[in-house]
Amino acid sequence: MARPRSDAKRQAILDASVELFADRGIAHAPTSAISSAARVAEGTLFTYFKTKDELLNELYREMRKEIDQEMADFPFTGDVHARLRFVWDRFLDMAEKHPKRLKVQQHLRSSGRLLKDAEAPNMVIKELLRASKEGAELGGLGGVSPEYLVLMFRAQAEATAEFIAAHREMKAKSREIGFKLVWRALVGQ
Amino acid sequence: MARPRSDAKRQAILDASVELFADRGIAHAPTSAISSAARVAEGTLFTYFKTKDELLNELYREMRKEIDQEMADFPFTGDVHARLRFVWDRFLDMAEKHPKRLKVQQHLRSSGRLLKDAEAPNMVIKELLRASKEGAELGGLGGVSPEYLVLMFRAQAEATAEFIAAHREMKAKSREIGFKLVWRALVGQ
Amino acid sequence: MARPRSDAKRQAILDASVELFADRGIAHAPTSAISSAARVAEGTLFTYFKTKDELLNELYREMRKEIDQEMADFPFTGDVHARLRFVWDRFLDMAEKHPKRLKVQQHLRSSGRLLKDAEAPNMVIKELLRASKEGAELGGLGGVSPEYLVLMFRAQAEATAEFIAAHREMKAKSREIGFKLVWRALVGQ
Amino acid sequence: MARPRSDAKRQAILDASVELFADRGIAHAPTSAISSAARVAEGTLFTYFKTKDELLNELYREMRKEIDQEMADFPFTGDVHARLRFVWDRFLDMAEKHPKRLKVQQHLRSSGRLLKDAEAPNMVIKELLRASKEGAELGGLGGVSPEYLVLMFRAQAEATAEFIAAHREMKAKSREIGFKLVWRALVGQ
DNA sequence: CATGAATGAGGTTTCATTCAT
DNA sequence: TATGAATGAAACCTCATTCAT
Repeated sequence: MARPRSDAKRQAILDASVELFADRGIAHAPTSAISSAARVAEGTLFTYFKTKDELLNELYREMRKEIDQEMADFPFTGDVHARLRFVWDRFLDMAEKHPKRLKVQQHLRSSGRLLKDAEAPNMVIKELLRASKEGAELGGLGGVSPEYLVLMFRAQAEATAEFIAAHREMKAKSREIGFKLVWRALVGQ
Repeated sequence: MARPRSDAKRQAILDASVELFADRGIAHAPTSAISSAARVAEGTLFTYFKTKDELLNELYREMRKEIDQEMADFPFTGDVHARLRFVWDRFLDMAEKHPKRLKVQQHLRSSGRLLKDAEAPNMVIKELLRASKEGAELGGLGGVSPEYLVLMFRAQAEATAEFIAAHREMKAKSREIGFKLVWRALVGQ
Repeated sequence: MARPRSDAKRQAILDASVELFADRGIAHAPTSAISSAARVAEGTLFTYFKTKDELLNELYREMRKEIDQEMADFPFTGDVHARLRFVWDRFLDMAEKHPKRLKVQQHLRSSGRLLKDAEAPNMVIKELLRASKEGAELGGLGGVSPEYLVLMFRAQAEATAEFIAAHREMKAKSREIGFKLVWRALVGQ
Repeated sequence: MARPRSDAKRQAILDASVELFADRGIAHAPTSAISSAARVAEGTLFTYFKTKDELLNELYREMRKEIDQEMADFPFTGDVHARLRFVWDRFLDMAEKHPKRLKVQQHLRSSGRLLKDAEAPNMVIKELLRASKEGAELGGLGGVSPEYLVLMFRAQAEATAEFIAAHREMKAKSREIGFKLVWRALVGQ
């Protein structure tokens, strides 16, 4: 019966947050700047997010949700190579489509302000664990901690995204080379 | 740049900064907290560093300088494997000896507050560029951008340090495996 | 002053106000809390009361109106003792029935936000002035300002109500003793 | 070795608080108004009082301390009448000298923001308890709760102060009459 | 009329930096 | 030079009030 809460406004706030957090860092992006970038009154931000911290967490959750959606047609039954490559490609797709999000995710993760539930491992992580393990066995790395392999995979993917962001012209080649490196590392040859 | 006299005080401030930046993040470590942790008056901090930003930059330079010193006996004439392994080992040595510095370096790098000169490539980077290139040629990756390979090397090393920090008991093994992965990635087999 | 329709809603808002003003004080009872306690939308409050200040004044008037109603069968023709005792008893009855109202009235009076008309002397005050004067003459206090005597009477009654609120078990006795003190003060003996 | 904390500044803040709290009420006296009235920067207030609540409590303690000082030469060995009269006179002296403090004390007490220790009963209260009890026995009120009598005494004194504030010309007379009422109430005759 | 989202002024507090001692 | 009080510009958040639905 009253004016309904607007998804567009909520989204505008989240988008403005990404923009500002990426450019200035979380602590140097005041809520006032966010609301003004989102073309919304200062107080309005707080009807959508009770506190700045809630905004941070919600933003992180939202980004992960989108990643999960991107991964929706994950080839659960494919072979290791196909599965890893799928994640690799989708990850780089996202990084190219939303160049600032990666940085924001890193900022958020290192901010110490995320609630545990926001960081809970999701499907992608679980699949990466499985695939890394299988891959490692192929490569004679049977006893290696899968957590470590996933860390390595993410580090590699992020490094690649970072490089691509700085060298757009080597987009396609870097994506190939990057995966080749990962695959070689894991499986050898 | 006539320095104020007590080097001990200056060092205390830098040490306190590392501690606090690692624990709370740069933006949540007020200069007042730093000075009090360094057992120095609030104003004193500003006789050693004109602004907080100057402190950040100086801290970053200082840490890089120490890394360079650690690398002093770099085996310039060794083979690729030896040279990469040397950097790998020293890097992990430092990470183990000063567990908080790595995090602080990441914070600083992503803070957007470092001056260009503080990030200028140093000897290690240059050597890594050279070694990566040679390694890549061995591995049939002749045309790949050395910058990218260095990025990958650092990502890998940081991931390994992070894993070791969380799993102290796998220290030695992770160091070996980690390097094996890098080497395989680069050279194949 | 065409009133919006639901008297029940209006009353709910007033009741919620008493509750919250007593518990938290006027300034710490936001209109949003009042409306939600009254099970009414935030905006609705403002169709019944144009501003928070109007709510305050209206609430005060309403409470005084009820006191007047309670005093409806005031024994205008009784003797001084009977008249004073009547007011005394009704006042304490009200205080017991609505323990929070007294506090709210004090809050409101000391808030500096009541309009003059809301504080205009009413029947009770007028009768108290008359009775105090008569009583004082009996007690040889002929020239004393009746306003002062009324102030004293109210102070005494409020102190008694406050004491009773904290010591329910001494209800009846305190009421008697209290009046005895007032009567003695006024008339001596 | 640095600029010492200035008692004058601290006092200016407390004085400004009394002024503003009395005139507008606690909640309507922003710390910014207090600091500006005290001719001090906004931040300075917080070097003397960590929070507004601490300021409130400190102000209350300070006022009670001064009352205690005023009561320093309390005639512990005098008779009941002398002791009650002493408190009565000192109380009205203070009220006349600092007309706004009384109101501020009431505001503070009803604010719900005082810590328990700030309200702990002090010497005056203890002596009033003793004297009230003795007086009441003289007046045949043996079993009456001394707490109640003290409440009554304070109510009476505050009513008198309030009346005097509004009618300066009746200062001396009101003081006498007021005490006569109290004494009569307590002792009869 | 009822609803509750939208607004923006204003409140308390923090903090980098300056400056009197 | 060292100290820490002084400063005032933000920062985050609240809340009375308005207004679209």
